[in-house]
Amino acid sequence: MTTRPPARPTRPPLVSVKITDVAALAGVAPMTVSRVLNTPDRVSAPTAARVRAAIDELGYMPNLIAGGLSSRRSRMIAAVVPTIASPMFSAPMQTFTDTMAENGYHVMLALSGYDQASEDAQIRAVLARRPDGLLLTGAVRSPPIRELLRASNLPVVEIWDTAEDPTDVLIGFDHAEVGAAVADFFVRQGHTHFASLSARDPRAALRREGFAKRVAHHGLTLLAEKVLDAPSSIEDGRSGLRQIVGLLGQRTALFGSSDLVAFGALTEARLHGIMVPDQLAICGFGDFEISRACHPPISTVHVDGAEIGEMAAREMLARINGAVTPARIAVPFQILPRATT
Amino acid sequence: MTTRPPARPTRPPLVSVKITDVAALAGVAPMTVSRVLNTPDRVSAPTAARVRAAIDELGYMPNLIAGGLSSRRSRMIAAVVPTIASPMFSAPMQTFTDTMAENGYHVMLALSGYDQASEDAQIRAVLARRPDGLLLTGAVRSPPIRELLRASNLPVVEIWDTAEDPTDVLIGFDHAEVGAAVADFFVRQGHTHFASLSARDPRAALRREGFAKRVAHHGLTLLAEKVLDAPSSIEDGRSGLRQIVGLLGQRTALFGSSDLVAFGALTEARLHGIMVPDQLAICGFGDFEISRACHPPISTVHVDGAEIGEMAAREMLARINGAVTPARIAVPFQILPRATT
DNA sequence: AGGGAGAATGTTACCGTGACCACACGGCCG
DNA sequence: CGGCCGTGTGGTCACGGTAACATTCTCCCT
Repeated sequence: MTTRPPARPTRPPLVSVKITDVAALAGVAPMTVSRVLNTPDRVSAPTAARVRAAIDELGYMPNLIAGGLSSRRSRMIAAVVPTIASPMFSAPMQTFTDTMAENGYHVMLALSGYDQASEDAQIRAVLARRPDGLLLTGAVRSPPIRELLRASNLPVVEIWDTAEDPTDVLIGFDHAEVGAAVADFFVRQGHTHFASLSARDPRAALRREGFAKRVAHHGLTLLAEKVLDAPSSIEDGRSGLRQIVGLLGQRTALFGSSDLVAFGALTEARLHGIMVPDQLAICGFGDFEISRACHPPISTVHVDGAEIGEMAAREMLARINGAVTPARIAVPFQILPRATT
Repeated sequence: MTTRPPARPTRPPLVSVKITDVAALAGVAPMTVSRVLNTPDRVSAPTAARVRAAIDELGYMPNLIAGGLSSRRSRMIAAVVPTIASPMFSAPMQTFTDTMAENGYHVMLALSGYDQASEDAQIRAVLARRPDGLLLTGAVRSPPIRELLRASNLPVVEIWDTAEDPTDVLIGFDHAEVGAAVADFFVRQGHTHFASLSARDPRAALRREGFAKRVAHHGLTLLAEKVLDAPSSIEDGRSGLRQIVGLLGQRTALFGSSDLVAFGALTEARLHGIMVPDQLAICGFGDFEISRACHPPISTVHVDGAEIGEMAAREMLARINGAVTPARIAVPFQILPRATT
C-alpha cells in the first residue's frame, strides 16, 4: 500500500542559506551559530548578538533534517490513530499536537483505520523517520511490533486503553469497567431490560462486553446487542435502533458506544413515537458536544479526550528528557445523568 | 511560543542496522541496496533477491532522515490547518493524509488556530523540516510568507478558498458566492426578512458578507447579524439564537456559518416554541453528518471536504512530480433543501 | 573482428548540521 | 608566580544515506 514515488531529479535547496553562510557573515565558526540556536547560554552575549544579526540579515532557516541526522534527534513525534474524523481521536490529537508544538516538537500523523495490519504497517513506516517518540491509540497488540518498540528504547505513549503490560506508558481506563458502570447506573434506576448499540472496534467491544456481563451478573435481561461499523456515526445509531426496535420491551435501557450513536438512537426513537426516557433510556459515551447541546441532552460517560492528549504530551516530554514516569496512568471516567435516563 | 527542548545526551540509534550492514551481508555495494529500495528496476533480479534476503534477515529499516538529507527530498508534506476539531478541516485532512500515505508521503500536522501570526509562525517552523510540499488552509495573506514560499519553488496547495492570485495551486470556491446563493435561495422561497449567525473566521465572514450584500441588493431586510467565536460550536449556535431571538420577525430566514451553528439554532428555536421552518427557516453550511441525520434534517450548503482533501493530494503529487497544473480549481457547492426551509 | 550502446554495479563526494575534543584566555588559589 | 579550572570558541569528523560519475561486461551491429 505504501508506494514509493517515482524517481525525480534533485530539487534545488528550499533556501540556499546555510549555517556556514551565517558563520562567515558573523565572523564565527559554524559551530558557534549552532550553539546560538541550540544552547544560547553557552555563547557570550556580544557573539550571540552578532550571530543573530547575521541570521536575520540572511533569512537563515535551520535545516532540521541535517540537524536531526547529526544529533540523532528529530524533534518530531509520530502519532498513529485510527481516524481524526471522530471527536474521540481528534480531541486528544488537537491538544497533544498543540502541547508538543509549544515545546518545539512537530507531530507526524499516520491514520491506521481500524485494521490491525494497517496499524502495524503504519508504525513500521513512521519509524523510518526516526521519531523521538510514538503516540499510539490503544495498547499495541502485535508481538513483533511490541518487541521492536521495546528494543528501540523509544518513548511510546499509548492512550485510550488499559493493559496489564503496556509497551511503555499507557494513559487510559478500563473500557469494560465503563460498560459495567453504565449497567449499574441503569440498574440503580430500576431498569431490568437492556440493549446495546456498539461500534466494531476493540475498545467499544470491551465496553459492550462489560455492560453485558454486568447485566447478566445482576440476573437481568439483555434484549438486543447490535454491532455497528467503526467509526460509527449518527446514521449508524439510527439504523441500529431501527433494527432492534422490534426487540425492545416496555421499558428498556440502551447503551450506545458513542454519543453519536446515542444521538442517532434518540432521534430515531422519537420518530418511532418511543418516549425517552420512560420507554427507552439512553446513555452514550464520550461526552461529545452533541450530547450536551442537543435537546433533550443525552446522559453519557464523560472522558476527557483533550485532557488525555495533554497528559500524553507531558508524559512524552518527560520520557524524552529522560524522566522515569509510571507505566500506567488511570484516567477517571464519570457518568453524567442528563435527560435521557 | 516554540521553545526548544533542553539539550540532552545523544540517543543510541533506533535500530543499529544500516545500509552498509545490509550491503556487506549481501555482498554488494551500499548503493546497490539503495537502488533495490528506491529504483528496483535498475537492479538485476538475482541481486535484488539477495539484497532483500539480507534486509529481511537483519531487519533493516531505512533511515529517511539520512536519505532526505542526501536526496533533498523528505517524502513528507506539512499541513497547516486551524484545527482538526471541526469536520470542516478534519474531513479533508483525513482524505489528504490517506491519499498521500498511499503514495509514500507522510503528513506533518501543524495547528494554527484562527490567528494570522500563529499561522505565519507555524509555516516558518515547518519549513525548517524541508517538506516536499505544503498544504495550507485558505490563501496565504501575509506578503513576506508568500514571497518566501514563491521563492522556494515549493509545491503549495491552498484549500477552502479562492483568491485572485494564489501562491501556487488553490482548490476551493468563493465564499461570498455561497452567501449570495443562500440569500437567493431564501428569496425564491418568498422570504423578506433575514438574519445570520456567523463564526469569527475569515471564510465565514465572507459568506456572511455575501449573504448580507445580496439581501441588500434585493432591497430586503437583514434583521440581525451575530458574530460567534471560531471554531463555532452547537452551543454557539444556541446562545447566538438566544441573543437575536428578540430581533426576529414573524417569518425570518437564518443563515448559519456551519451546520453545527445551524443545529444549535434549530434546537434553541424549538425550545422557544418557534416553528421551523414556518416562523424561522434555517440553512447551514458544510453538509456535516449532523444536518443530514438529525430531525428535522437541516437545509445546508453541500461542499465536499473529503473530496477537496483528495483533490489536494492529487494536485500535490502532480506538482511534486513536476507536472504543471492549473493555478485555481473551482469546487462546486450546492444548496440542499431539506426540512428547515 | 572492432567498436559502440546499454545494462549492472561500484566509487567518490558530498547533503548540512551537531558531538566531541582541543585550545586560548582570564581569574583565582596556594 | 605557576598551575588549575571554567568559559568561550574553533576544528574535525561522523551522522546514514544518495547523486553523479566511473567502470565492467555483454551483446549486437557493421
